[in-house]
Amino acid sequence: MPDIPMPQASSVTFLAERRLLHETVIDQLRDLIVQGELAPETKLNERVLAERLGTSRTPLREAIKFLASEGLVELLPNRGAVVAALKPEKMQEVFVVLGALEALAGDLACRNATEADIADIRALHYHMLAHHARGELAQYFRYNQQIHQRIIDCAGNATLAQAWRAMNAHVKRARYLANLSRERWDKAVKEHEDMIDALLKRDGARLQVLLRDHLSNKLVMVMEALQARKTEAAR
Amino acid sequence: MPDIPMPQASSVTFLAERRLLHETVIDQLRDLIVQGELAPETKLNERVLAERLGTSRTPLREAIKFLASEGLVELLPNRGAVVAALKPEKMQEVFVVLGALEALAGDLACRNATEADIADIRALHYHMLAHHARGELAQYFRYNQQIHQRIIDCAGNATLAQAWRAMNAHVKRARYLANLSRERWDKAVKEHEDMIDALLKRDGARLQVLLRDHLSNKLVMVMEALQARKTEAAR
DNA sequence: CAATTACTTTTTGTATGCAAAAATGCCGGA
DNA sequence: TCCGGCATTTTTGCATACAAAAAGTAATTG
Repeated sequence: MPDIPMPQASSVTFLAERRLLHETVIDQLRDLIVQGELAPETKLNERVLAERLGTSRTPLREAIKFLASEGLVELLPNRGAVVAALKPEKMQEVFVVLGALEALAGDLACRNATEADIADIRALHYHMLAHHARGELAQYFRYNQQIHQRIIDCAGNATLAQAWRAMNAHVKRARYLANLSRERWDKAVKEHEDMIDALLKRDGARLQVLLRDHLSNKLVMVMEALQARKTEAAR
Repeated sequence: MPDIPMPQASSVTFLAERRLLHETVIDQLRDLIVQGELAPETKLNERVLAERLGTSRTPLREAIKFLASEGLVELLPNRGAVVAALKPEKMQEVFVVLGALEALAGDLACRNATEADIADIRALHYHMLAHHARGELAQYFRYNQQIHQRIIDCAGNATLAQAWRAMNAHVKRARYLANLSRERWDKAVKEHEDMIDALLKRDGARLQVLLRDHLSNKLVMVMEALQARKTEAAR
C-alpha cells in the first residue's frame, strides 16, 4: 500500500535540517495535545513535563510559547500554562475560518494542481474508500487528512498552508472524541466523492462550495461529540 | 478628536492582567520588526538585543519563539534567528490569505455589527477622510488600520481576528516603505467610500468583493514599493 | 466550626553558567 | 593575491541556580 508521506513538519521555516531539542519538544508537545493525551485545560507543570519529555525547563518553556502563539496552550501570567480548552464556541469559530481557508485552497488547487497531483489525490481517495468499506476508522481518518492536506498543498501558497495547519490542529483535537455514526460517515464519504469530481473537472467554484459544506457537516459532528462529552462529564 | 483605542493586545489569551517581562518583550520585538526598525533579514543577536530591551536572554528567546510562530522571525538551527525576509512572493501569498479572511469578516460583520458599531466605523471613516484631505499620511494610515480592525472585530469571531492580526502584521511591515502616489491614494479612499456604503446597507456579498479588490490594489502598491526598494538596493 | 492569617512548600519567571557549534581572524602556501 | 586550514573568539543551545509569586497547610481566633 503506497503511503504518501505527510509533510508533518513543524510550521516554522528552518533553513538547515539539524533538529534542535526545543523543536522536537514543540512537536512532541503538540502531538500530546492534539491526540488528547494532555486533556483540555490540563495544567502544564514545567518540572514534570520537562522530565517526561527528557529535557530541562528552558526548551520546554520555549516550546510552550510557540504553541501559545498557535493557540494550543494558554498562558496564565505567573501561573504557567494550560492546554487550551475545547469549547464549542471556539470550535464554531475555527470551523468558520477553516471553511474560508479551505474554500480558497480548493479554488486555487483547481487552477494550480498538476495532473499528477490530481492523480495522487484520487489515489488517496480510493485508499480512503477502501478503509471506509472495511470500517477502519483510524486508517480512514489518516487518508482523509492526507487528502485535505494535499488539496491545501496544491494551492501553492505556503502561507495559506501554514494558517490552515494551525487551524486544523484544533479540529484534529476534536476528532479524537468524535464517534462517527455509520450514516454520517457514509455522507462524508459521499461528499468526498463530489469533491474529487469537482477537482477532476477543475471546477473551482463548485469545489469551494463542497468544501464549505463538508466542513459545516463536520462541525455538526464535532459539536455533537462535544455535547456528548459534556453530558458525560456531568454524570 | 475621538481616538477609539485599538485593542492592540498580544494575540495570546492572558486570563490575568499582570504583564510579564517576556510578554512585553514579545510586543516590543514585534513593534521593532513591524515598524522596520529591525530590517528584514537582520540577524537577532541575543546578547545585544537582550541588553537593548533591558532583559536577559531567556525571556528574549521565548519571545523569539513566539514570533517565529507568527512568521515574523525565522529560526536557523544553531545560528539563532533573523527577522523574516520581505519577499514579493511572500507578500502575494499573504495578501491572498488576507483577502479571504477580510472577505469572510466583511460578510460576518454585515450580519453581526450593531448600529453603534457601524456608526463608529463611519465616524472613523470621516476622520480618515479628513486626514486624507490634509495629506496627512501617517494619521490616514492610523484610521485606515482602525477601520479594518473594527470590521474584523464586528465579525464577532476572535479566532478570525487573531488569524487576521498575524497576517496583517506582515502587511504593516510593507506599509512603512510604500510611498503612495496621490492618484493611488485617492483610489483607495474611493474604495473605502464604497465599503462603508456596503456596510451601511449590510450588503455582505458586495462588501466581500470590495474588500478583496481593495486588498488586491493594496498588493499592487506594496509590490511596486518592494520593487523600488530592490532597484534602490542594487544601486 | 468557619475564616483568617502566618508559615511552609511548590511553582513560576528570570538570570547566569557552561558546553558545543559557528563565525572570525590569522597565517602560510600556492 | 587568493585560498585553505588552524586557532581564537563569539554566539547559540541547554541546564541550572536563584528570586518572586502562588498554592498549600496548619494554627489561631471570633
